[in-house]
Amino acid sequence: MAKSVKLSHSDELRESSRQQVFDAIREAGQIARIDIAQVTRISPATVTAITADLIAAGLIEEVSPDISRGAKRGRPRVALKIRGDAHTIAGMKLSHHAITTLITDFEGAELVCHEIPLPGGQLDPDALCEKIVTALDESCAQGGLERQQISGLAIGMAGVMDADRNFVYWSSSLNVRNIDFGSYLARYLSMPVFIDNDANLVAKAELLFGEGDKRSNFVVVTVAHGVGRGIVIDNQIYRGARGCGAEFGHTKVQLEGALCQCGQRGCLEAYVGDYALLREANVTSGVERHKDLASLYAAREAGDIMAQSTLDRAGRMFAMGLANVVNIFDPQMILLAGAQLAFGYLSSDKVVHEMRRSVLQVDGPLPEVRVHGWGNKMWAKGAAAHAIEEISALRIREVSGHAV
Amino acid sequence: MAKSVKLSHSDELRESSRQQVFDAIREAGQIARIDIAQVTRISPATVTAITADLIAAGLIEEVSPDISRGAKRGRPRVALKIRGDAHTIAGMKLSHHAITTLITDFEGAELVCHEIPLPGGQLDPDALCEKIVTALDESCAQGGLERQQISGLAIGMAGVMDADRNFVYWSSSLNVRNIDFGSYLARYLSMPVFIDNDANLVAKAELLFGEGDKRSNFVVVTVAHGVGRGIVIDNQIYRGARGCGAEFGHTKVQLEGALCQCGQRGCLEAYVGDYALLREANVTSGVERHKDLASLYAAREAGDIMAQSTLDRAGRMFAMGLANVVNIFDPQMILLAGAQLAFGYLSSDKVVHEMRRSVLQVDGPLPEVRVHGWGNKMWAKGAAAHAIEEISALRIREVSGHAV
DNA sequence: ATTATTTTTTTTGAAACTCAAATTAAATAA
DNA sequence: TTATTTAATTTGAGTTTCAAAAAAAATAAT
Repeated sequence: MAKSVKLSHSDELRESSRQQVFDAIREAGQIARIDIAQVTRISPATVTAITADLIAAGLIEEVSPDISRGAKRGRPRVALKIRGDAHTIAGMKLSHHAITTLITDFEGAELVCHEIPLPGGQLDPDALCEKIVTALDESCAQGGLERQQISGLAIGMAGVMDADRNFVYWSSSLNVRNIDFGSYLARYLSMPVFIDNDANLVAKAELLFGEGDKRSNFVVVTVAHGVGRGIVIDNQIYRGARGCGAEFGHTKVQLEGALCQCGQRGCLEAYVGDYALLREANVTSGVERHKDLASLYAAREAGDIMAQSTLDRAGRMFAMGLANVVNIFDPQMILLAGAQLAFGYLSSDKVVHEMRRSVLQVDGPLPEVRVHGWGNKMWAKGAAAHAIEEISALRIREVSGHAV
Repeated sequence: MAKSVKLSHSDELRESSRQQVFDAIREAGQIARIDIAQVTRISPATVTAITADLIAAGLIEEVSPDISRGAKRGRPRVALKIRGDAHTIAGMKLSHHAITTLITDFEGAELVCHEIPLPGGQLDPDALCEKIVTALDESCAQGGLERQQISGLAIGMAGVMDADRNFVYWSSSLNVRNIDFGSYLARYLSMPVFIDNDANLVAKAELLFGEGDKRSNFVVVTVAHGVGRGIVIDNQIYRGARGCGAEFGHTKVQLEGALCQCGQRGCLEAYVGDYALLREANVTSGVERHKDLASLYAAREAGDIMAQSTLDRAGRMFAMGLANVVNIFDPQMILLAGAQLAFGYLSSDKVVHEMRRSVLQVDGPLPEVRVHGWGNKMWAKGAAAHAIEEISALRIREVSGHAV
């Protein structure tokens, strides 16, 4: 159980310097104290003090020599890195037919990857908890671990939920709404558990493990059974007024348009969701020609006009939805994530081009579009990233002042 | 000229306690130290120290007795308030045909309100600067003030600009794009000048002077010649990746829809902007039946089917645009601002109802919709609010430690 | 080898901030 | 008058942070 920590006034308000230093180390992978000082604009003296605390707490460690980039003369810089052994973390992605579990060390390095099937559809909370426990225990067994060794577990699922309270308003994995799923799970597991929307977890993964230029304002759009969205503002996940109440899949792209599962008309999801595509393809044909997207996609490739038309319209609608996000938000990047993207009809150059065409050209760069056709494993890694961040924050807060 | 202030590491990162205390006082209007401590969760001891500094700096003052709400016994609380005399502030709203100037004291109380005409259309930067100087000088004269007494001037205009750099990407008031208008103005005026998008200024006004329940996450939608938007997240204005690059008026509400001034199709503005409405009404009639919105609106009231249809469609499109904002953002409130709203076709119950109907119902409250049919004066007040906030921040940073 | 130079890291001492606890101030109730 | 209550201030200590000085650990020069 997490030690109760008294927060002083200022600790609540901002990221502590300790957290900043820790984040700088994680972002860099390996970094010398002098560079931490430069990056964070904290004085070298303070960096020395803070890193000493973090080392004493076992959260980071020195790597004896240094990476090349020091100077030719002078005292060699000693790089620091996150201590992978510090904690063992589990991340889970609940999808329609499976629970994918990834156990990682504190650096995010994969230790175990494991998957169990789910019956599909929405489950009873108790049944889902049991499945989660099974998934965790089997994963631990596979890695030769005890459940007690796991410092924290993060679970990502589709739906609308308040991550701060582990409260699920609605999820495609649960057959009840408005459930305090965190308390539910607490009856099955004693470790800290964190629940979040899967799109937000993709955003977390990008923030923690993302390669290349880091963006501080970006939008994640997930395409799976539905269409979801995560928003990162100033390197933080924006959760809206009610925690995570926004439903990007139900933004309207057509007045009085196609009927959506949600009962409204003209929702983006009613044009690009897999069920919507199959519905149109099959209803129009009169017979059930396509059982899945792969079949529909193959038909398009084979020159089937009807399939082409269906997928093209989906692409145009998707471009319009993305353009609206850009016109409202002005993000630096849009990250498209989801296995469906592998089919390419939503992430083609044509769609991206059409999106850009629909964004009012202000003199400045248009947002970059990145595509991650991530499988379940990478989604689980996003969950692990979330747990790592939460556990880090907990432990760093526990690191007291100069006394050990 | 603003004194150069060296910022320490921590000052940059978060709102200082001094700023918090100051904000608490401004928000409350009048508030005793003990209540400041309660509201800000800063200890009474610290509040005493900080308020002593602020009083010494002349930014706040005691109001001798207190407002009623103290206890019946015990030492009476001494309320504090912003010292109105501390600074004199000017706010300006540049609109199509006029510059409206409002001079206020440091509390935001109006001292002078003044308006000069503009030739209309987009002006040369130098010509606009001269008009601004004229507006300021005439306003000062009207209030018996010297220009030197004005501590800061904020200017609001329609368009896309980066407030941090006083850089204007594009504005309907300027005939050139991508201009460092701040430097331009500096050649004419020596006081600190702040430039921002008008929608953001409405947001600032709501943050500083807004009545009733304060919201920390809300969206301002302005309807004037175009449709603009300001976003407030966590009590701060969100400025997007490039400062303020988003164009809400050009979000798409119809695939391949009506032609917009911007050259694209299906933009919200192409359905609800005044020029768009008049265009449709007149083109459809074949003759120029309506010279302005008032005429069109009157026709609708008189039962003109064509006018009804035009305005109804505008309302439906507007509702769709708002619903998209809600589905993407999940704000607590939407604030509609603009003189056009007085005509009511965009802020009717019907539109609000239709917007709510288009928002996916998650179990939770839907955002409140507030309407401000503000005239130019109130927009100028928003600008003044911006200047007050900026000047406050500057002065508060100058307040040194316990030494005077 | 020895000394000088360079660069990183640590130590030191002081300033700033914040708070809990004690104290003082200023009122009403007894 | 004295007790009680509440607000504001003072005091003293604990943290955090940094600039400047010192120490550490390397290479370059002699």
